[in-house]
Amino acid sequence: MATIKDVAKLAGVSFKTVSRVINGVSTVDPNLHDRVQAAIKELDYQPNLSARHLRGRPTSIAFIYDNPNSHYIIELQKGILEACRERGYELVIHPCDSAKPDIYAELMLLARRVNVGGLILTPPLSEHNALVDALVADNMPFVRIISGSEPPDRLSPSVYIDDRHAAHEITTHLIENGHRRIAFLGGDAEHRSSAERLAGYRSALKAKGMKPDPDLVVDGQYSFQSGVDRTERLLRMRHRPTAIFACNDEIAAGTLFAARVAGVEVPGQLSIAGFEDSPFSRQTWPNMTTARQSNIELAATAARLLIDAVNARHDKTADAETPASFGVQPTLIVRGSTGPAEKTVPE
Amino acid sequence: MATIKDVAKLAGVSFKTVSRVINGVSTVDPNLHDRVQAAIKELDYQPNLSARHLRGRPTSIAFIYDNPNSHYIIELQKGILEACRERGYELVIHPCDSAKPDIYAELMLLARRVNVGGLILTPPLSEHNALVDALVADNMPFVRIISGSEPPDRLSPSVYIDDRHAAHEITTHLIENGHRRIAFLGGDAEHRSSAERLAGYRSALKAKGMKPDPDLVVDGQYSFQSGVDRTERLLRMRHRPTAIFACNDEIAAGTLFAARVAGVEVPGQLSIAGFEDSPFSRQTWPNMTTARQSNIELAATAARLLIDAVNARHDKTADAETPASFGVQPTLIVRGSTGPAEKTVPE
DNA sequence: CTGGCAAAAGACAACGTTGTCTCATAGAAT
DNA sequence: ATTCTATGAGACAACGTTGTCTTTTGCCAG
Repeated sequence: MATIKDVAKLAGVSFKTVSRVINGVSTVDPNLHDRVQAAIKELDYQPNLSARHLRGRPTSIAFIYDNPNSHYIIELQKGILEACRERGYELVIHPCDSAKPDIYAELMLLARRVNVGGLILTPPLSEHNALVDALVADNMPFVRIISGSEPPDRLSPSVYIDDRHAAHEITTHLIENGHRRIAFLGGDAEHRSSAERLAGYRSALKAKGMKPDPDLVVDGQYSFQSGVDRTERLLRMRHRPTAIFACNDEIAAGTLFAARVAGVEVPGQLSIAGFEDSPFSRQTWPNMTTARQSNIELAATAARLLIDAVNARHDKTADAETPASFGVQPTLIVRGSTGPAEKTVPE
Repeated sequence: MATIKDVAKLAGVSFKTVSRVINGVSTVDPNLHDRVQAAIKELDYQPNLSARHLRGRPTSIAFIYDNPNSHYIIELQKGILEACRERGYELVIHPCDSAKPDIYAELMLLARRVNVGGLILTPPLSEHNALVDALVADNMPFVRIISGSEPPDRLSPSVYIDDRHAAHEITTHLIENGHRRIAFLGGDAEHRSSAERLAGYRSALKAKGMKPDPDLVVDGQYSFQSGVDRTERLLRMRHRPTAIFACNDEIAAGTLFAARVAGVEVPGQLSIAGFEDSPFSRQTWPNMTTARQSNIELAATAARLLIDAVNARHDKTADAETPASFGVQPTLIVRGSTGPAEKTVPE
């Protein structure tokens, strides 16, 4: 492995000058600068992160997750890694149990651990207010991936997903297909996404001059089984829904399954929409109407925000105080699981 | 963060003595040893990995994966992390594309990167012979997670999963339920697990004096869709199978789905068995008969093997030359998707 | 009582960086 | 031509460890 001194020797300068070039310090003669760059390229030199960190610079960020949705986590991980490679950071992954009482202590311990310059928090941890406040108070850099239709506050940068808007679109799609009795199957209460999607569902009904029927909004979990159970109950209603908007694809898969078991045609007698564009939505027949957000892109954005903040803080750059936030709009994907409402179903 | 010198000051010894205690060098007075241990505990001291690495010791291992099965990957990751924490190592994760022609160069680059003491390879990369040979030739420590009924060779330690035996058990379970026409749905050819499971299927038939029917063994992919497609074909046969052994749960979920679509009762008219005990197997109704291996334990074992080998190599311990391998036996889990063969079906 | 010796503990350098201080050089002002 | 200043580049220390070498200590044999 080439070191900074090898590069210096090849370029015919002192190793300190190489350091200056690498760190973008302006006081280097353009001539020397080019020679150094060439030498770096020739030797395929990469700074030793350990040495760099030893001298004070953070060299990694941590990805904190507590989520049974493996597909989601793997995608986020991929995006974060992408950003880390771009910026020359390492990634520390930290699965944990958000229900643990000492989760805050656990994160602080992790953060104080060598190298870790900041945290990327995912739901439900990212929506845990006490934790977020404590991190802010401790001056710990972090970026949250959260559900919301606008930037949450000024104190911490976030990547926020406009679940509300997408849910509005999905619901509107169902309404425009003639559905009037549309059920909503919520997810776990500690995930803000569930409340946001519900808000979108309600706003779409309202926009079309429809009144939400409280019997059609059913709380539950982000799980297959929860989808099955709730759908069974809904299908037993006297005046049953002609469409079900499930809060994510896993619930929707359960809904589809229950419909099949009950002998209800999809989408003929029942339209089903999910959310997430997870593999579930493509492993059902008919394929599921859903909303897609690019988790990979989103996570990469979050990681870039964090790394830039960490760098800025270390370099004491001016903009260290102005964390930005980014909003993401999921897009509606119409597939076979939704269709026109049966004309025969009475209003 | 406490350093080795803080510990030394508290214990009233030189910092070098603390180093000796930490690294288990024998030449320390038991009396001082205890004092140092107490000081370490009091300050909650943990050695700085960057500094340690800078001085030559590897401080991390890499987890290499290329597998669309997120659930599987997350579980392995969890187990590996567990072992890393035990042993004070960091984990570098490296998703990649095994089809890329320069995958070997990519891994060598990764390995040469700071800190990485060795690799954990998972299928299908771990079963890529040319790659394995190249790593051995390059004297790169690695542990493979592979499918096999015995340790593969002496040159590299492995954790091998006895898929063959488990497949034998599943098939036997089906035979003992009276099934005579049992189909086998294979997985991707580059995964040895598929061939191993087929071998177990065949040996079970043989043990019961049955001849395998080539029409009932169908190649394909480890995917839901592949399960659907192949099952549709099987169910259209004149003399169709009464049981289907799918090479993993995802295929099995597709099989179950296709059976439902075709109006075939499960397990009444068709028994279905999967493999893996993935969430798929619990998100179907009836729940799926399958085989379970503890991926978390298995990955932790692999990581421990690797870290011990890396440590031994660095410390030039005698047993650096004798990598061990571990075998794992998946266990049969009988659930509702399998049952007695219909008596009316002619042999 | 002293010399020799093993065992235990300390001193010091080194790993590859970056921050700070100092030095050299060139150009401008006198 | 000489001094001053700005600018670029080198010297050196430091980060927290571990490896090597040296010193100290305590013990035993002569």
